[in-house]
Amino acid sequence: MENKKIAQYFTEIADLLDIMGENPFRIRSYRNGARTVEDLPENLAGLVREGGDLTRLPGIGESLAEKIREIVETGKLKFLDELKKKLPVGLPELLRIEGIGPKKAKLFYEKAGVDSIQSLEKAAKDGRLHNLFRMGDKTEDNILRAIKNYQKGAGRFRLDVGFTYAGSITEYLKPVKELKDLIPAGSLRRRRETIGDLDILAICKSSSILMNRFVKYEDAEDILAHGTTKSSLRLSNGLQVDVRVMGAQQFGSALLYFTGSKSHNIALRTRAQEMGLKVNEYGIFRGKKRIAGKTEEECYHSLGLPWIPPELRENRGEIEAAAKGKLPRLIELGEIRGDLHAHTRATDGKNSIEEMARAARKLGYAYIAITDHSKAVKVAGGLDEQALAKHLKKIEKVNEKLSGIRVLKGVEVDILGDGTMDLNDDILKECEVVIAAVHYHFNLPEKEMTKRIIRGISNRYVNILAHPTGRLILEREPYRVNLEEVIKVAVNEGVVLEINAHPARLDLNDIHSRMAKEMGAKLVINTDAHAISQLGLMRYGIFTARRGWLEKEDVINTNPVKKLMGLISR
DNA sequence: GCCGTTTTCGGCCCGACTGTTTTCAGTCG
Repeated sequence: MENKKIAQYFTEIADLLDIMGENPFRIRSYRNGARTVEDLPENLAGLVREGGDLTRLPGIGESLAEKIREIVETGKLKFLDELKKKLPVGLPELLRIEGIGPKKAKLFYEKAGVDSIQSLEKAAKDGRLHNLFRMGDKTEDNILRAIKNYQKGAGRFRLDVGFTYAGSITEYLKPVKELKDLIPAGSLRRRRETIGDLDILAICKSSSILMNRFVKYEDAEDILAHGTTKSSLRLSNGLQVDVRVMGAQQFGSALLYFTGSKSHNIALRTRAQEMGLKVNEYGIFRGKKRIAGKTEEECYHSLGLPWIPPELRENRGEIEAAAKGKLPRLIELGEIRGDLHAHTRATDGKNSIEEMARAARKLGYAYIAITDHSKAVKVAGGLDEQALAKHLKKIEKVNEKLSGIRVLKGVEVDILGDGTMDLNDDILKECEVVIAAVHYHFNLPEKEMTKRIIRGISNRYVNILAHPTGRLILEREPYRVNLEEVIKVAVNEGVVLEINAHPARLDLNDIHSRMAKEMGAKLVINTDAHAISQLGLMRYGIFTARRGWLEKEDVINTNPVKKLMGLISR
């Protein structure tokens, strides 16, 4: 039983209780529980089997713990089944429609017989909604539009895509003379791997001028809200963009508010309450008196906390750590000394060894490992033993020719279906950096996949396990593997785990990176560059590492080459 | 339903915008 599934059960319960008009705090407990479960790096099923104390997880009390046990042990949940009997199965989905919450869903169900999105659409078209309580023609229009948008399924966008859109919109708004500052906040500022929408904070004297320009943005398909300080658009690709205008005096509290996450903010506000304070986007208040708000630092200090980096603001223990003075000193891009995963024209890369090396030197790196594919990766023209031997010679030559950069001889060798290596040990031992990776046979059962990878990294010449879960963000699910087991072996064998920096991979992800660190693993951040331009993707790997609470010491390619070689040797 | 360095009971974050109707409930982030 996957954690995700358990989280879904809790969300479903919350939705149903919501529509039934239950106690909102009880509903929130289920939503909080769902989030805790989904964020959890280790498998709950395992925890249940080991008899672990589930109530130690934040937001999980006796009741939810018991339900988790029931789901793990029986695959079902009686409580949820009972709830489902009371309402039509299609009803909770209505909550996914923009502008429809539990109250309207219930109203439509009771007064217009709506029990699914299809029947909602029909009711709106037939004009059966506008005679209901506080509903007019406009409501019906909005619902029909929102259904269309939902069916288009905009969903989430990759972080790099988010940066591109944020850039275009800030460029577009810049000509407004009164504009002082424009900062993309929200999940983009927290560097989440995907963003659901774009939140932009504007510091501007005349809010209406800015708002009026914003809603005329050419790619806007829909104006969702147009107020004096806050407006929202939906772009043609479905991405929602919110702009909030504030004054310079509120900059800190506004940025805090608009960066989120929502649950981080709720936790901060709860803490404030306990201190007799109130937090909103305009500042921090004791009674009517405003005691902070100009900078984020000031806001955190007023709550007895040091400034917390945006990447940590997920309510995953950062507030408690901050209160104890135990925040990590997060790794920074400038601390990276080299890249240990790069391809060349020898296989599917676009540049030569020398071009890659020069580009790495230009970035200020001390080293780069050239790690082309092995023969199993046919589409990339992977190298066999002989071809690799020749390739290694070429790498040596470039290394001799260039000064100021060490070019390391490497390979990205495939872990075959049975866990053996795609190349023999004789050639692997000639390499200074051996990266092992899975590129085929993703569909193995979890046990087999785990065994396969463990067998792969148990080869004494393997130094790094690349993109350990194989996922492609928004495209391909991770393969089924027990990462805890793999990490345990990696720690024992001295194999380094990769954070692949490509914005489509970010693999390990933030949560697993943190788990790996806590289990004592060493990590490396690599770009997997297939062209010199891609060496610059390193920053995405840094974002993920920071979200995983990693420090310089956790990441081996922050070291000079000599120490690095010592760290990867087995 | 969860939680507690005041609390095992009594709280539970906070404000903007919309559509509708004259004062606000619902939704959203």
